[in-house]
Amino acid sequence: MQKVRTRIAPSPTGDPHVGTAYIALFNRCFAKQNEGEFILRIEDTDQARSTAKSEQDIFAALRWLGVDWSEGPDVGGPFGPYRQSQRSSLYQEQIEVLLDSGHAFHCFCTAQRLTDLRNQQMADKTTPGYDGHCLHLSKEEIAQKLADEQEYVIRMQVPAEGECRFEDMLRGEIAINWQQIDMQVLMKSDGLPTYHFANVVDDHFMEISHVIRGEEWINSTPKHLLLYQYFGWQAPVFCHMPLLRNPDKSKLSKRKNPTSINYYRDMGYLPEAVVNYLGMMGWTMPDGRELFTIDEMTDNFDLMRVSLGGPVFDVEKLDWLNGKYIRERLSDTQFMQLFAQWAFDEQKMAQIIPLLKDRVERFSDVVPLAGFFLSGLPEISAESFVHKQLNEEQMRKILQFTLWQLENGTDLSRDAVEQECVRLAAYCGFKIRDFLFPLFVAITGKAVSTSVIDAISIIGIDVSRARIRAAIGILGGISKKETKTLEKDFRDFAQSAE
RNA sequence: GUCCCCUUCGUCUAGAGGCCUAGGACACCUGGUUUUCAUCCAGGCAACAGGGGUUCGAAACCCCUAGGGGACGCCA
Repeated sequence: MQKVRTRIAPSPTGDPHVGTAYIALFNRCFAKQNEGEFILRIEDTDQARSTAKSEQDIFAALRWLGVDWSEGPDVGGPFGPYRQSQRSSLYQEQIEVLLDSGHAFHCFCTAQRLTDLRNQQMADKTTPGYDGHCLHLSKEEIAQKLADEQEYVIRMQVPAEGECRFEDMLRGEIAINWQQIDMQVLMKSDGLPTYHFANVVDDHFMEISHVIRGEEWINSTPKHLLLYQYFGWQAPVFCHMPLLRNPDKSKLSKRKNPTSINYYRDMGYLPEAVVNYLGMMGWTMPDGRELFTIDEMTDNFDLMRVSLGGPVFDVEKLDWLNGKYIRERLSDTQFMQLFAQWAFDEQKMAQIIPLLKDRVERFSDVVPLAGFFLSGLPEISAESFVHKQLNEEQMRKILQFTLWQLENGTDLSRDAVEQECVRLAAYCGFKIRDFLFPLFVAITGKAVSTSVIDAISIIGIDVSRARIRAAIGILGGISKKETKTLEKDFRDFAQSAE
């Protein structure tokens, strides 16, 4: 029997996501349970959005949770490199194979033509997709266009009719009509492969036996299967997991729920509790135990026990579980050490101390002044926001604009945050001191405190976001209508900056 | 809009045709322990989406409807 090899293939384009950890956890349990390997591959074919920092954060976050891998960009392995940006020559070679066999073709269509086409199809209420415009270009025409250095992509051929049937480990047979499948771009005009292409090529050469991934991929599985067929390769077994959900059942998103693993770390959750919680999303121990370690999960794992309804990520239950871990699984000494590690992180303290030194007369002043650095959400109410110049609506706007601006920028240094706040204040027509007031209350819990700009920079985007959002809620929340107005206004601001 | 997936308490789930007057956990409520609170303990509330079949028997199998979600990018 073929050796079981599974993988997690995150793209390093943002915060380490709990959904990534969730899928990684199940892949790892399945592989280990079958005495196979679990590998990590970085899918960084999106040049514009991939960052080294994000990649590092993903490594750190998964390691923090104890979801480790036996092959990957950082640890190496026999099937490397494990970063797609370093495998370009392989994709070039493989695309030639498809070009030669006629399963792929050059497409010189402009972005504008494709946009018009899509709009037209939408208006006609037909399935949007490529119309095959470049399909019938002759060899000479193609050679001429290439010689002229016209921009092009390479697309895959797709059967015009019939349907693709495949077996999903959990869902049984799934049938999708080929007419639903677009002539997917395989190689982008920047010469890099798209996910669909790189993923199939890599899974093959890395000898991945089981692809366990989110259910969002079901509809593109036919494309992948078709590629395996074109290449004459054995396709892996597919298994589509349910998606983690927001409380309103939509796909988990940071607008509605904290999704960054860093948030849970920064809020003082234990990694054992977080990973345990993820393990009970769609899965239960055979004996019904709710508290289990990742090793216990691995030992008792059975992929077939996964239930398919999309589980709502319920922070309240996670809180309970985390409390249980703290109470039952931590000795006093461990508690002391872990808490100290969490609270007195040296890098963090080095930033905080200078802010405090000028303002304290005794050490006993420190906690009242700086306690907000360690608390989750400050204890504030509507009264905390009473202000002479600003009403609630204005404060909601300030908070929301600041949040959007913080999320836009990648730079959360104190100077960058300050600059953004000054610009926003000017745009909104507020004095900076008035502008900062709601931020002081939201972030530090008080109108008077150490620099709120430094605080945001130190606390980080994840916890800052949670606090700002909580504050907006206390201020009455933002209605759908208000959101629209604000979004428009914010776009104007963003444009004015350019 | 088209296609695909899903559907047991508010939430996470048990349930592989009779063991189901549907079990556990979170949340919530009540009571007990505790100088307060929390913990802990005891109890309570609360669900098979609807309709048709199949079957001696259906939460489980099939079909239809409804609801939810996802996909439809030179993002992954």
